[in-house]
Amino acid sequence: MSGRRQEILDAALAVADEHGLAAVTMRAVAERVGVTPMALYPHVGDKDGLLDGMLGRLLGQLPPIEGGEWQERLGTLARAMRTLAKQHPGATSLLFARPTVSPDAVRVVDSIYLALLEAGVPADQVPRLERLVSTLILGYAVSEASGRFGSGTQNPRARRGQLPTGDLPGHHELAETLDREVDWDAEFEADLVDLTDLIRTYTRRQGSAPTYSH
Amino acid sequence: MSGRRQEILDAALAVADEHGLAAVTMRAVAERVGVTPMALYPHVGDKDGLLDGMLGRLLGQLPPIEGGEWQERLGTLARAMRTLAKQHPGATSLLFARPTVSPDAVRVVDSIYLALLEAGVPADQVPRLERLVSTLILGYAVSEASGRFGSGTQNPRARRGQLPTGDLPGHHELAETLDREVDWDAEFEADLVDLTDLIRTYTRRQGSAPTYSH
DNA sequence: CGTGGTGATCTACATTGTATAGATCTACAG
DNA sequence: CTGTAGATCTATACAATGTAGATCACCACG
Repeated sequence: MSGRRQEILDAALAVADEHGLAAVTMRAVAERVGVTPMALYPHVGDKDGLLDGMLGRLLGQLPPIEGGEWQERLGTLARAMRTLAKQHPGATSLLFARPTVSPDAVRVVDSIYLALLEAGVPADQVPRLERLVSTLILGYAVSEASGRFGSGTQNPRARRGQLPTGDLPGHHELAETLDREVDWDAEFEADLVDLTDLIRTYTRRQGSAPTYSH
Repeated sequence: MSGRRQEILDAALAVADEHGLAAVTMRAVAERVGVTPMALYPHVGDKDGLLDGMLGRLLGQLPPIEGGEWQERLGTLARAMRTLAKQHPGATSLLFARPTVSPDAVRVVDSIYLALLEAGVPADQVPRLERLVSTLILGYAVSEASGRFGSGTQNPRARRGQLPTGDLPGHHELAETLDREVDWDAEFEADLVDLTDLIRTYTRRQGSAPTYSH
């Protein structure tokens, strides 16, 4: 059943890829499917259902990650997510917009659980570290996709020009570094290394949780 | 000038807080200000301008962070951001939705730069670690605000029920841990500890101002 | 031949953002 | 006081959107 549903969701993703998320209207998606707008409703519920479905379909495109050490699996997953975000930037921005509990999302969470367990992280730290890891990976992907890192739209010099130099001592101190252009692939890899190092921190403290104060 | 603009943006934030971001319509905001919808346009440009303005106003409410060690300043900033996200969950979800380069946002970035520099992070690593830190903090705040962590809406048991148990070995292994309810404040503090530990990894103990060549 | 029932369609409507044009207020020069 | 320029708000209108409600086309099975 519901090969039609996937057809609809793929059409919606295509519209988002080509003309941006704002162009994803019931009418536009319907026209792409070759059908009347009202015909979508039995399959996706309503507009929000359509967006949720798009997100689910997106996560469903993550390849299954298996084999190899846990670091490798985590890295593969993270890179796949980032690639997906690059392919579907519009849909990616939905990731932080609504709570998604699709089966595919749960499967991804589970694979991160497994990686952390295999790394030797004590069970009571695994859920937290999963949220930390996924938040960072998704946040990075969305930031790139949504332009939050401001890669193309505005160069650092212009950004600095927005405020008097005296108010931005950090930017001033880092002037030369900030003027270099960023190798985003390398940055992502470096972040992954930091992440795995962070995880490895927990591999020796079997069973005992660190004490937090707040 | 433009005390009116701030009045409009505050009205928009109030509408978002009370009835959700979707309820932020030109008409609703205008009515709250006591004015006609079209009267907003000279002040905010258009709807997107209104949303950007809301985000700017939000970040502008971050208290200035000064004094103390860099860890303390980072922690204060992160907690303030999280508190703000709790107060304005609707507007918070805008953080990853559009590229914001408001003066207030740049000021926040600068204060993180300063903290990292003071921590002794080499200059060529500072921008990357700033993005890592801010992505994690904002991502966490938005995840809580948008319900991505699924705290209230669906308990872990129900989530696990979505797929056959055999397909979720990680969830199965962590069953008891997952059934406990999460102390989000403590989790956030633990993440901050992990973050500062990660930053300390890059600390230069020789303490001399490095000279960069490239 | 019906006879369901599963989809798609057609029409209609309230709500949204906003273009356009006109009205009203403020401040000051004569 | 009078008039005038500029800024600000209002009134009206319109196209686009999501979606309710009723109707209709098909198609397997008795």
